[in-house]
Amino acid sequence: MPTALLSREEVIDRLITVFRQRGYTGASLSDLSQATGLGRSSLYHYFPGGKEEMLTTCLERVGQWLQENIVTPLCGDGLPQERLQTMLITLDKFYESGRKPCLLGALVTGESCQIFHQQLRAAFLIWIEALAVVLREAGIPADLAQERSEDAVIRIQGSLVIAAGMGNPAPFQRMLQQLPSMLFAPV
Amino acid sequence: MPTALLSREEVIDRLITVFRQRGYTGASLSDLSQATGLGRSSLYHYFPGGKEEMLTTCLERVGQWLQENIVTPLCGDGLPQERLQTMLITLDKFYESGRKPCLLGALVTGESCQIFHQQLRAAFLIWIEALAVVLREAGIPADLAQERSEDAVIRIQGSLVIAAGMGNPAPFQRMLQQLPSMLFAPV
DNA sequence: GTCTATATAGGGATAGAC
DNA sequence: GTCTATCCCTATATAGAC
Repeated sequence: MPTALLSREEVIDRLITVFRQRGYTGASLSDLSQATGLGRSSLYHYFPGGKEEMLTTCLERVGQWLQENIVTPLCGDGLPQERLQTMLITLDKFYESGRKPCLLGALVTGESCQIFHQQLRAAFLIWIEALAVVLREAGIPADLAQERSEDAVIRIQGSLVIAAGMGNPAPFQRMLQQLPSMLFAPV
Repeated sequence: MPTALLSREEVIDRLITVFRQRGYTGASLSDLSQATGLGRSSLYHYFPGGKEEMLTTCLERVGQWLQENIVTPLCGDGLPQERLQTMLITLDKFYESGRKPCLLGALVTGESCQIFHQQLRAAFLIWIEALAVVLREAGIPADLAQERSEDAVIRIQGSLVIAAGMGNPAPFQRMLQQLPSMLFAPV
């Protein structure tokens, strides 16, 4: 954004912050405007498709983030256990140890689930598959690796739900600690 | 409601259907009116506090439902394994094998998380504790029983998130199948 | 109790000046 | 690119007739 107050990336990051906290319906243009410091007209200048295009763009960015911060490290070099550990540290930071919600989780309710179905599904698939790669490389049979990877994402999302609902981040933190032994358990 | 078209209980059940699918912000009075067949004025007649009172009432009903359909069976007679099985069958039916969302999960996003915090927290606590009772009676140490019970609810919620996000109920069904062995696993 | 009508606010979105 | 002003719609909520 030319004014150089905020880069386009940072604007999108701030939009994400609003959407993950309030969901699609719950995020008003006023919220979005306030969070970015951009007036309504400016928002429409950058996102002519309005709120829907804003969230679509946010989800594209999330896909990119997943690729860089989850997929690439998981599929990189090093011991499988170490690669997983890297992901857990990234998640712990990103979700602020269970105090911040997940954008994907915030969108599975209501109309957003249908509108953004493709992108939601794609994001979950990419995440699960990246985990499955690591597990297979650790010698776990493909079908079991698939199940465990899906389970891991289930637990991450579920613990964020419980942490938010209970007003206590502990369940998320405990889950993170237990993930390695659960994923790499002897067959 | 006197007209005898719908009992108060059935009205509340229909409100719940809307709230669990759309969330608090996403559920409009038009939606609520249409789902119940009651005009706006009638809704306000029964729930003078408006939408907030409607959802509060729905959450009270959920608490009651939990007590009757989860807590009581879990704390009743019979083998622990059989009691758990009863709950799983109830859940499978209630969530339509992963095709229908959970009201609690739909409320952890946005303002509803704060407004209804007390009731959300209470519902999760009751659920977890009921499971812990069964596990302790099955001879599992109290602290481990607590962890596993929390894990079970985490997995239920998480699998509903993934099922909705992927447009595929299979993760929920698989999770239900695996819950017994996970909960009653040897210490 | 339920209806029609309406008050009032906020939503998303756009137009046009600058 | 950003501003002010505004359009139109829907939202929640209420008033008062029936």
